[in-house]
Amino acid sequence: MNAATVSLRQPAQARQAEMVQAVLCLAAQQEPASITTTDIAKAVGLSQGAVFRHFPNKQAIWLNVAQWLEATLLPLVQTAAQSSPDPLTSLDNIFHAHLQFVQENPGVPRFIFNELQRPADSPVKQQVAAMLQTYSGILIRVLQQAKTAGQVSPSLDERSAATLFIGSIQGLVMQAMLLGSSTSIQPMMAGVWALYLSAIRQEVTP
Amino acid sequence: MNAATVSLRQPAQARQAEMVQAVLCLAAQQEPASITTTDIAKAVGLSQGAVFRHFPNKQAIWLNVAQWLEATLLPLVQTAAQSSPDPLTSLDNIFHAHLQFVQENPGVPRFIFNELQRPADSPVKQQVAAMLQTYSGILIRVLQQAKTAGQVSPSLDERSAATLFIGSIQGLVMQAMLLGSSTSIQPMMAGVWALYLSAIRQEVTP
DNA sequence: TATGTTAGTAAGTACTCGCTAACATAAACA
DNA sequence: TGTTTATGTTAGCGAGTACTTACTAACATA
Repeated sequence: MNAATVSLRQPAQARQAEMVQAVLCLAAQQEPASITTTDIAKAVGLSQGAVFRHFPNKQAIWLNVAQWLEATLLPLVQTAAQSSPDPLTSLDNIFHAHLQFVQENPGVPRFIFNELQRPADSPVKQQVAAMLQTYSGILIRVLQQAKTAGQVSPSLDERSAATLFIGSIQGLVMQAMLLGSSTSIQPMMAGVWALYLSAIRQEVTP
Repeated sequence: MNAATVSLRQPAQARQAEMVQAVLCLAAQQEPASITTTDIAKAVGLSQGAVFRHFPNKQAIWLNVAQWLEATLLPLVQTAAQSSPDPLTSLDNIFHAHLQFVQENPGVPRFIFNELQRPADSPVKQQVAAMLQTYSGILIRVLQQAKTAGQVSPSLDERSAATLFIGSIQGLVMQAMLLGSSTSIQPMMAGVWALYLSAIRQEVTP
């Protein structure tokens, strides 16, 4: 982030974290696929060669970003999932926590979108996919709790409900990417969430 | 597509169309940002230099893909939107027409995702964004018709409903990208659509 | 049959990419 | 304090990129 302010010659771990943040910062402004090691070096105020003192190759940087993402987003979701005895309130908290996280880290959704279209055997994609699977699992568990509590339709398909949950967030994020970073997704949020709630509350079997 | 089968020396227009299809075909297999002019040339069975006989530069190819997309997807949606006197049935038809189109052209969502993260001033992104705006407009009109017909909640916010509609499709597409091209999104479709229907039918104002 | 146009090739341009090796120096430590 | 080690710079590589140029074969038509 703040290249010149921090002194030269920092410990490796600090530099690594700095570069991971730099990637996310750059991803908020340009397409992640076009971020070069030179870009990253400039962002942290080093020469391009210095990048490879801290990472064996470029892929390792991206893998580190994915790991940071998992270590940051999942605890956020986990905490929100257990934030209330009322499962629907917990779900609400997950929704808003996720959207707040995305707004504070605009590079994240672009990073994820980018990784998901990689060939299947890419380790970075596998890391991201695994995280999203865990996320989905958390959602399904909360939805099951809501069902046993009688808060949602007894015929609710939790997997579909989890897909729609993630889709509703994606729809909002896409809207934001369409209109540019200038516009906030704040006004849309309430409307979409209200719709999702009534979807799972009174589901009609097909 | 089929490089060797078609004879050499085709008219310019046919070649352009061939290359547009080649891009979409390649986008189904690799990330669109990594598609090179050499890749395209190989796919249509020409030399790399020949690509620039038909397009002034690479960006023009991508713009052509975006235009093909608009000229193909929007009529599909328009037709579905007017397919029934019953607005909700029309909406259903849009949903399934879109998903069928995506399944038949797996490169399309990846192309769109890729373009949306470009800097705002890119003409290709503007083209794609404009198409999605038109799409959203069509959805909102059908939702308004459903409201006057008394088929959905009178307090429904059409813009949020349109966002959730697109989000629900995106959620399904993302699921497919996660699990790889092997898995179909067919089984999930019905569940998600049922959820969306009950969302707009009985909306509860926040 | 001669001539201009169109659609192709092959080789080359200038440039950027990820990555490396040789050298420098600040910080940590015996 | 002198040595070592970790963190940096500089210069350069090989491979690939979009795009250009000089040239050629096929086709249409006067």
